[in-house]
Amino acid sequence: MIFSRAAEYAIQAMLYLAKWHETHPEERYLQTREIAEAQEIPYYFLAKIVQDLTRFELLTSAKGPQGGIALARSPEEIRILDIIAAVDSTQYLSRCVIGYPECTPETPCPLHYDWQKIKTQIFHIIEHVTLADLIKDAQFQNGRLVAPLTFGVVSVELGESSGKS
Amino acid sequence: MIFSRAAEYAIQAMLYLAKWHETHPEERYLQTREIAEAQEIPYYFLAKIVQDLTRFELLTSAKGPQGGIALARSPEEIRILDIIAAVDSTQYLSRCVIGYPECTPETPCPLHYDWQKIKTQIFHIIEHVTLADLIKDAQFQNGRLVAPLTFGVVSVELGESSGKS
DNA sequence: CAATTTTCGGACAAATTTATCATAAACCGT
DNA sequence: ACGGTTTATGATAAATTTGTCCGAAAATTG
Repeated sequence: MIFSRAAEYAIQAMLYLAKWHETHPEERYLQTREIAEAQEIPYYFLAKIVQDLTRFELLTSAKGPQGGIALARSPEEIRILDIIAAVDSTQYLSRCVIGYPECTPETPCPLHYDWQKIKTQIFHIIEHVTLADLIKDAQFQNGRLVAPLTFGVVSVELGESSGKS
Repeated sequence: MIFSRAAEYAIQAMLYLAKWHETHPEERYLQTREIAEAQEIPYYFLAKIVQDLTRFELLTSAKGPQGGIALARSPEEIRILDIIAAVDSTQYLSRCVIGYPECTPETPCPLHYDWQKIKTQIFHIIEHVTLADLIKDAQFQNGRLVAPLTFGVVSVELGESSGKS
């Protein structure tokens, strides 16, 4: 588990909003409650997370009827990193894998260089991938976004065959 | 933070033991207290972790004077994965990054394929890297193992120059 | 203006992880 | 056999994360 629950929920909600906005360009706000129910996220917990996201100006909110929340910027301008930074602290990317307090390039822990590669890749993803990238071609299924099956081992034609993972 | 504190401490302690055993082949047991103090790990917490490690037969222990703990197998035969498995659950490698309960190759979350690569690499490391690999050429410094500076950007000759990270 | 709907904020509760303690059990040297 | 030393165990406490609740505050509608 790399991200906290809060971060996972935040990303889920932001994805939901982005995709919904794409298909309902006329409607401005979506209610937190609807997102929570669609994604089976505990409502009150999500409400708290949403507050963080608005404080960090990733969301705008409006009270009252027809109110709700909406992306504060376009999906192209919201990166995973922005979301993580709002709800988690991103210090796990600087923290030593095995917890050495002085794990630096000068006094690296034995796993330092191997792990550096991993961290670099993780950082690359969360820094570059935007909501727009993620909702592209993805579709809702049971309230959650499912990626197009055009990358993996098996693409299209998923009949009775193929094992599960 | 990928691993739990407990897992970090466990790896630290196992590394310490392995290296110490290498340089003191005559002495059988090392005391938990000594490891805790050398690595600044809360003693009682480490003692708990050590119990898990002995239950999983990664360590053997002996009570009484001249007692303590020792590796149950040679460092070549102890992988990071073994240590993690003893103190954490390794389910975070199967868990979806953004927490979708149904994130499978058939209904992958939008980050699934990108993250798959990361997970594969993490698994590859913890599955293949052994204590023997890690202590090789590493040396103690303030009670902690420091890797040889022969990989990184800067090797040897680290005078007044070079920035920190 | 009143009623309704929604977010906001603080306080609280539950669960998990991290850390501490006290005591028992095992061992060793004498 | 005894006293000291060390791990083993179970109980407990503190800290953090996760989840819940309620009473506002703000906005819309009639």
